[in-house]
Amino acid sequence: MPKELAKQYSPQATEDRVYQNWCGKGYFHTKIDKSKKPFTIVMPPPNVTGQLHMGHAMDETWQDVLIRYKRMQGYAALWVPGTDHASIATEAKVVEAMRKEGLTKEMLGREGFLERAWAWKNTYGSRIVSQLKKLGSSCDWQRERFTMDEGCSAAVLDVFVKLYEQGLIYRGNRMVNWCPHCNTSISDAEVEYEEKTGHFWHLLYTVKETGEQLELATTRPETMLGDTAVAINPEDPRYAHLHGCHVILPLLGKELPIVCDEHADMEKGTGVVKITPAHDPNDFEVGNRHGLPRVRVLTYDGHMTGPADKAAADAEKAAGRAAEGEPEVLDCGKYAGMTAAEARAAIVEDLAAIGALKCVEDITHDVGTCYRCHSVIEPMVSRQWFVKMAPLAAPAIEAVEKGTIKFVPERFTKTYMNWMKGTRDWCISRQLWWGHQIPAWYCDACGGTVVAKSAPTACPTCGSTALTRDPDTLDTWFSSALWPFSTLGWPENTDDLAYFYPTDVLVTGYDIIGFWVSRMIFSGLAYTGKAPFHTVLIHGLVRDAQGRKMSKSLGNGVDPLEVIANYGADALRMMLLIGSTAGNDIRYSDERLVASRNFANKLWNASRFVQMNLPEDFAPGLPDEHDLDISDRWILSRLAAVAAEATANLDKYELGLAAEKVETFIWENYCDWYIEICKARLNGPDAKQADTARKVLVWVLDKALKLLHPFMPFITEELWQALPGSGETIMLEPWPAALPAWDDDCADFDKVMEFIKAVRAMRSEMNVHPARRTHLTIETASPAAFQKGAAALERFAFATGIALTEHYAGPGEGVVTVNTPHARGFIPLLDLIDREKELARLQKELEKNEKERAMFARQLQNPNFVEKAPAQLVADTRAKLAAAEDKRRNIEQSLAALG
RNA sequence: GGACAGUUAGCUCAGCUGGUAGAGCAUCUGCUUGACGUGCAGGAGGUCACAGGUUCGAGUCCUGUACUGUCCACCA
Repeated sequence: MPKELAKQYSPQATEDRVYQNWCGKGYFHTKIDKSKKPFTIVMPPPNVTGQLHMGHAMDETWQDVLIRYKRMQGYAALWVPGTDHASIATEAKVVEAMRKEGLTKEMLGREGFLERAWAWKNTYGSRIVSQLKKLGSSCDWQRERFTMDEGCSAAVLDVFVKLYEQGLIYRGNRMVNWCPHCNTSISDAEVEYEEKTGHFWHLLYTVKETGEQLELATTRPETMLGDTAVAINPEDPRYAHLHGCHVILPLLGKELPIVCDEHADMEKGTGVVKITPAHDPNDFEVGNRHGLPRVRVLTYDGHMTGPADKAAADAEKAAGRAAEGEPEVLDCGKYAGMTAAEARAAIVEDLAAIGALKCVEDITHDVGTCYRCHSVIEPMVSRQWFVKMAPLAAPAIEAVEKGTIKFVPERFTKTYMNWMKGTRDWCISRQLWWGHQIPAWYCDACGGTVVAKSAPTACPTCGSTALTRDPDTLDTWFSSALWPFSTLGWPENTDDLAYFYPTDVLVTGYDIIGFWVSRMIFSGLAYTGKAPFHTVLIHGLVRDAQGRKMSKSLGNGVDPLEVIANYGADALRMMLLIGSTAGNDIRYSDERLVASRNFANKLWNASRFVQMNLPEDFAPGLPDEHDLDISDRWILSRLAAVAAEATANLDKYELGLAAEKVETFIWENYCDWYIEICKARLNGPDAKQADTARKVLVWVLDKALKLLHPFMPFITEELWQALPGSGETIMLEPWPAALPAWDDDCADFDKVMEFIKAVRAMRSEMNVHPARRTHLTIETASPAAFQKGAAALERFAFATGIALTEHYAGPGEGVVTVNTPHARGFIPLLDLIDREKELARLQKELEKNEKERAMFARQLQNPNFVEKAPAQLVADTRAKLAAAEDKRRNIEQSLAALG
């Protein structure tokens, strides 16, 4: 903090400097310390080529609050940062950049392409990291990891080989979601459904045995070339006579069986379904149940198959390299080489020409699209690697059922369970180059498969040395699933792993519970034998000011870096925290940002005020108890209370509530009351009083800054270091706990404050200028409290002098009365005010009082309440009723005095 | 189709185990009070979506309805 203090706080002049100092001093680096308990968070790794967005800001802020809080509580708090290689996303960007230079992957070859991809990663990987630092994240950058670094890659290899050996990873021909644009398979979780308009083409297939025409509908007529059956429901009376019959497939003239299968829904359409096992997930299942052949009619880049495709597939099969269940490939004849869309038009036209098209119906339906490029997904039978989920899911379900892992808020347990229980085998191979290449080699001679951590020298089956490595890479989430332990050194048995693992809290958004959280849980249990964390803390999405999801396509994203540049990271963090609850979305709000910035400024100026009032030789410390006046005891007690509350909130992951309470304490209690009270004492004649006030001012500010530090790290550090007696960094200071409190004095001062507010309200309503001060007589049953608060009363109730009495018997003439539950005030300023207005004011107070009084009376008149409610509550209510009745008498007297 | 949320002041949202409704912003009225006008003091503004139920007592618990949103599944 500079010597000459500006009137306004400048985050721009502070934040980067403070952050660099933290990094330089190594405060973020967490060492193994057996005398401390570990507290570990692994950062959900942002995409290495991504740009910081509000979602990251939210994620990082919550994690940083927890880490800073725990660090101050004395834990060895470790926050492991890192980035994700994001296979599809990164590869797509690199390919796009190459395309602009007229280059393709094939032109560069695998090696050349990967070189470019790594260069890309090195450029943009540092960008996201430097952006994360702007938020104030106190991660241990010395432990920064990347999903494709040496250690993480070793972990991936280890898991793949182990799972393969255990039979939990297999290669097979199964239905996958194929993106013809990205040219790769994607997992079920990566398919997004979008509503699109389309058509139902109603086709007519002739029954061979009876000659009748069966009507069926399809949304993808081009796949009819791959039909290998027609299904009806076994219970359907309309088609009972067709059991065991056949249809003739139009255009190809092929004979197909009519099979009975539950999949055919009698309620839908005509109840007849064409079965295309190679190009529809349901039909694939039907095909399996009835042993139907699979006929592939689409190439992997979305064209109709032709003679070359058929020849290639046949050659594979002849060489013995085709896996079990490999589909036949059809030579689509005149349609070969057409895109799916072209083939659709041609086939529909041809069907119409031969009278096999009954009609076309317009429909809207949800179509699966690629989450990356939004191309329509072609379901396709394809040879891929899969993880067998059932054996892995069982313990992962149990861990959450038994409470080993808890979700906050709890309702997301259900989301997790639905996902875990419903999940099918996980397709993990991707036809991409950027990622972990699958450690499988195929023998060119005998077709055998070798899975190993390093390239085998010869085929163990036939001894051939001609081996070809599987060109595919693994799903990005395969390595992310290992993140909580691969980042700590697993599969090596490192000291870090032993000390910091399992981690504690995983903080993330609800949108990736299925993608990521569930996979980390089953992976952690399966490979390390331990749940990777005990708590999953879910935060919501940051929406735009209109409540819409921020997205690139809408262009409504707010750039956190711009916000930080304008308002500071502390303000952004507070905006994201206050008013947010676990699991609930939050709206971006300029107003709340301004409010947070204003709070930072308020705090800055409060500190500035304290600084200005400290002598050179100031000795900090809490004064002797008997030197404390009532306002000191009050602020100290309030501090103790807010510290305890904020701690309780943080322990329950109620970050927003904790932040809000600390802010309110600083602003309303410390600034608006305590500092104002101290002004008179600091400038008064009593040196001892002034010194006490200074000591308490500093002591409370010190604690308040610490309580605020996890939420607003930058400004608290800056201000704390300027306090006399402070140490190197607030980051490593102990979290305020077990603070002294004086409950009775605190309650007494609350009565005084209540009275002051009533006087101010009266004067404000009567438009009495502050400069107009008067004598004040107070009638109260607790004169001691008001005696102790006399100084505050004089200053804030604008009194020139105070008289305390238990029974006021003074003149009613010209006196305005103020009534509170614990006192009446008599103020001689009737000459200054409007008598009619004062009458109206009192009348209004009387009405308000009457409402209160009636409510308490109603409760107490209810015998059930008196009988069944807790005795303490009944007693409290009686007291309140009595107070309300007293107050009514007082107001009535005041009215009477006015005449 | 299944599941889960939300519905509280003009706006955006808090409100933990049930006990006289809160904040920020906006609005209105005062205030050049020697930290801060990014401020201070004060006011106005709410039958807590609707209908039942449990309870002495419901914004808070239960059931149902409506609307909004999200996720999952499916749509031949």
